[in-house]
Amino acid sequence: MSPVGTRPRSPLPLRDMADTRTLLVEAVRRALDGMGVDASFEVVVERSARPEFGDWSSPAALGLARILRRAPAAIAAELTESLEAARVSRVRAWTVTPPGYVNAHLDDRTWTEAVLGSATDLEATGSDDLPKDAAAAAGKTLVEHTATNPNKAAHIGHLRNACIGDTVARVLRRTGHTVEVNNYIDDTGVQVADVVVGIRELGIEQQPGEPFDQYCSRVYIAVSARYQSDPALLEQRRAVLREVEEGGNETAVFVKDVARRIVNAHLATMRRFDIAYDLLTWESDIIGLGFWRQAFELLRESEAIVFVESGKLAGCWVMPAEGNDDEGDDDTKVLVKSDGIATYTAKDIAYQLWKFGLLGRDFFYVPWEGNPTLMTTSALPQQGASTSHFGHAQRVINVIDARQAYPQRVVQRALRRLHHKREADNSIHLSYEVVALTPAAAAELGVAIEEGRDSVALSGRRGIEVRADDLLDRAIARLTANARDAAGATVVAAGAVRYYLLKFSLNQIIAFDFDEALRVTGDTGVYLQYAHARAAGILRKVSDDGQSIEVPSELHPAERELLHSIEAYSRALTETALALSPSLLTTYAFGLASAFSDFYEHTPAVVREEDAAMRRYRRALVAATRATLADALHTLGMAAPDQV
RNA sequence: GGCCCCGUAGCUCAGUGGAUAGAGCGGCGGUUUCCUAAACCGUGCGCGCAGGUUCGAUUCCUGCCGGGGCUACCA
Repeated sequence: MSPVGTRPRSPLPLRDMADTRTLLVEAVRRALDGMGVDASFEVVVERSARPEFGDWSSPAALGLARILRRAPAAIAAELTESLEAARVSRVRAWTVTPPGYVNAHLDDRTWTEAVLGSATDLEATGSDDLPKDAAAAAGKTLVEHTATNPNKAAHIGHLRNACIGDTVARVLRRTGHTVEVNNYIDDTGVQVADVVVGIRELGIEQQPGEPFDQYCSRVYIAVSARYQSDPALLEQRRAVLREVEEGGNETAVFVKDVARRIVNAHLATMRRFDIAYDLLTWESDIIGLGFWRQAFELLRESEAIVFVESGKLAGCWVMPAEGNDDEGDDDTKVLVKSDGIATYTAKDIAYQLWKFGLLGRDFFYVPWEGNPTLMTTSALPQQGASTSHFGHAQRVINVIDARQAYPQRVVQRALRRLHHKREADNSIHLSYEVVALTPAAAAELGVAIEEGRDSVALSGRRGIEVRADDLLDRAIARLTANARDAAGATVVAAGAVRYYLLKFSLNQIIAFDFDEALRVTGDTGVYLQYAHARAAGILRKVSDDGQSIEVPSELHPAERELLHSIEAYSRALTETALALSPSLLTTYAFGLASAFSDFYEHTPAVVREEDAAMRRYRRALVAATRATLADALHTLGMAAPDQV
């Protein structure tokens, strides 16, 4: 591990990060002001399509042709003249290319000095160097992720959720946000009840050495199958759920204990991927502390929910469709079943109200199983103080797969009906698509593929899954052959799996394939970490002589691209934070690693550079790359090893 | 039926209202007296279809086609 890896992440020093693109946008803006162009005209500046055009180009003149009723080329010429007169820093020359692009050619010396300086700042950033942007003033963002049902081992679908949530939290923290991460434990739901029924009724024994979560997975599959042949068993499930809802009985204690042991297994699994939480929130505590009762009263008083007297929903409390029109029963959500038990969505509404501090109630909090950095909610006042820094968020991000879009809309609707419009608007369902198995992966698992389909959905209930721990173990095994040591293989393997699950767009279904997930070449986490190790290797061999850096007047094309990529980091980070989309950052990081590999292969070896000034400059370029890549890797939740 | 997502190269996927749409994998052919070859280089006429908006659309809008999901007194 790099020493940088152990340093706590601190926000970017945004005030000194004026990147070249921003300077150019401002310069073009000023020039257009002088030409009488309205301030509402959006100035676009982007990387030039081809190197011979320059470094940065703006199509502003194209869009202005119609507005100014002049030829684009003429506008571009005038714009260029104005820009030349303004003597924009870092720009060596302005050119125009048909049909009217204005191109900036950078002054390599001043531009490079600025980029290397920023990257050095990146490395030197201290924790007291707080950003001054609006993001930090926005208050706390609460991120809920993982929330795996506590009844089975975590599989790659759960791991995708956790990697997305953990990375989003890291990106937000890196860009100056205050973040609280919750992991919600649904310990009063059907799934955990199923396992309890199975343990009690099926007589399945835990094998010697078998992890508890894997044992429960077996029980879960078995009991699910048994329901088909023995529907009477479903009555057992109902009984368990009833007793859990009532609490204070032997079954409730047993369920809680099963959940506790599974949660520990999940925490251990996620820990292997460097995923951690601030707070475990238990559904049973939401019930036990009367959160739902309170939420129910609020909803009833504001008439957001109504009691159904007749029809197929007779005896239920429901939230009617938006706008109380005649959309039909389609959009009517049952919150309290006719047997008096609240649905999952109902409890989620209470939880969401708590997240914003709108419930007027709070949990009690205690450390989780002696863990000093992880807290858990509690319903028992004698165990802890009720005053806490948890909850009371200004923004809530729920990382939940796309299949739950509807219930998430219901939660938002509930906030609106309670006249919490701002909180409803700040309730973000960070939706992502599921992980499915390719035919090849299904075949490897011995799972039949349905006629006419090209993928198989994961199903813990049916045992169609790839366990997160198993995937990591396979990745470790794959990497151990080439790794320096076992610890190195573990770190790289975890990063590789994380990268694989993060690089897809959120609304893209991951077609999971073993060969693809375990590959160690090409667009993989291994490639990024290898690039970092190469850079670190150079820095080990070429020491910093402490003298000031002289940038050559002309750059090698590979150096130029590398500098552009380094400079783009700040923007990649802020855009990732804005879009809440980790794949933007993986794409960026791969681009940076590629640019460095290109530099490495196509320019002379830095360690053999004879000229001291040149060696100093090129070392600084490598150092800037390493610092930037390490920062990106850590923000993605990956290690930045100095050697692999 | 209604709502949501997807459709880009053989495969898996990026990408953007702007100039000649990219990467990885697979295939074929190369690179190692040189900082780690987990690397690099060469080899590719592909934005589902049809309209519309625009100076400019793969990107925005509408319709259609194909695939997936949601629409439970499950979570």
